[in-house]
Amino acid sequence: MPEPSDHSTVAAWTKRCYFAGRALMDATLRPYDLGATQWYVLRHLADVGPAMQRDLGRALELERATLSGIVAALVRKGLVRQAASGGDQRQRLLTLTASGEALWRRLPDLSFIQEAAFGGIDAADLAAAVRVLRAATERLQGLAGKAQAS
Amino acid sequence: MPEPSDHSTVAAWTKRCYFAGRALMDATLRPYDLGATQWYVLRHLADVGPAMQRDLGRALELERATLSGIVAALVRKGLVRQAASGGDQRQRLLTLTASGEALWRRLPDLSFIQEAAFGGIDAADLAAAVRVLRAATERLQGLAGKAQAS
DNA sequence: CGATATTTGCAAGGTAGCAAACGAATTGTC
DNA sequence: GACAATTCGTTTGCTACCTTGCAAATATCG
Repeated sequence: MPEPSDHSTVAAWTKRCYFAGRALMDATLRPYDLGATQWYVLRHLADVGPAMQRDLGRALELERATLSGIVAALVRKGLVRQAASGGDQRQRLLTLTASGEALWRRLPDLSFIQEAAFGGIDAADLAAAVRVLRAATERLQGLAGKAQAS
Repeated sequence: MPEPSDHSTVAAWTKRCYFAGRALMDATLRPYDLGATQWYVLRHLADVGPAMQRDLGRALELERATLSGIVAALVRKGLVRQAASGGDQRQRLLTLTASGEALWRRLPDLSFIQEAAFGGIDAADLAAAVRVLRAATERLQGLAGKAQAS
């Protein structure tokens, strides 16, 4: 009798791993009063310069409503400026303020987290993990879409 | 020059996969006005019977504060009864109400989600994925613990 | 016995995610 | 030009997760 591969194990570890990384990121950023997603926004603005909120949402795969809250928090802290700009009066251009740039320069490099998590792990295993996770994600998203289309 | 295995890819797919599964679970449970974690609580109570809130928190790996909110929601909906019980007057015994049991019997089997996500995937790949995710989780948790202990 | 942990649960406050609904602006179509 | 559909950002309300701080009950140690 073929033992069914324990799918619940993969699922459980996926969740645990996500939250472990998230927790470490949160803990590292706490002294700077920043959340993980806020950090991603700052990094994007620091790396590629001012961006339309719409494009940033696409780049970071955030829902409009979610990003709206994140941006509001960053504006409240004075780290980001949000201005109507460009031909389309609906769109908002996001720019780092001087204070935002200063904070960004003070922030520690967070790449140590990924290195700590996956550094030195067998490359073939890593590739297999990516294959599994991507396949699962695509199937799940397909199912979710189909459920709606019914 | 050894191309650095793209750790950000593993991390990104871990997050995407977690949320894709979560979204499908949420969508399936929405008609019943239940969240994913609430479902886990109901399942545990349905499977193993009444449980102390403390033990349930350990079993489902939930923070006390988080579980407190979940239980409050389930009590508000009349699905779960929370009573002081046993020798220790701090502990709360959680029991399914009749209405909770009735709802549980009506709920669809959610295992199709794991089957949809991971079914038919190469067993070796699955095993590798579990290895990677578990190793990463343990390393991250170790780091988080050490940071505190400094 | 009494003072001091420790454990258990709750409440408040913050981050982050989603869905639904809305206003304003833009674009498409007739 | 007028009407319809779409896009962009916001708001509201929900789930869920965390931390901090509290209070009550219990356990432990001197």
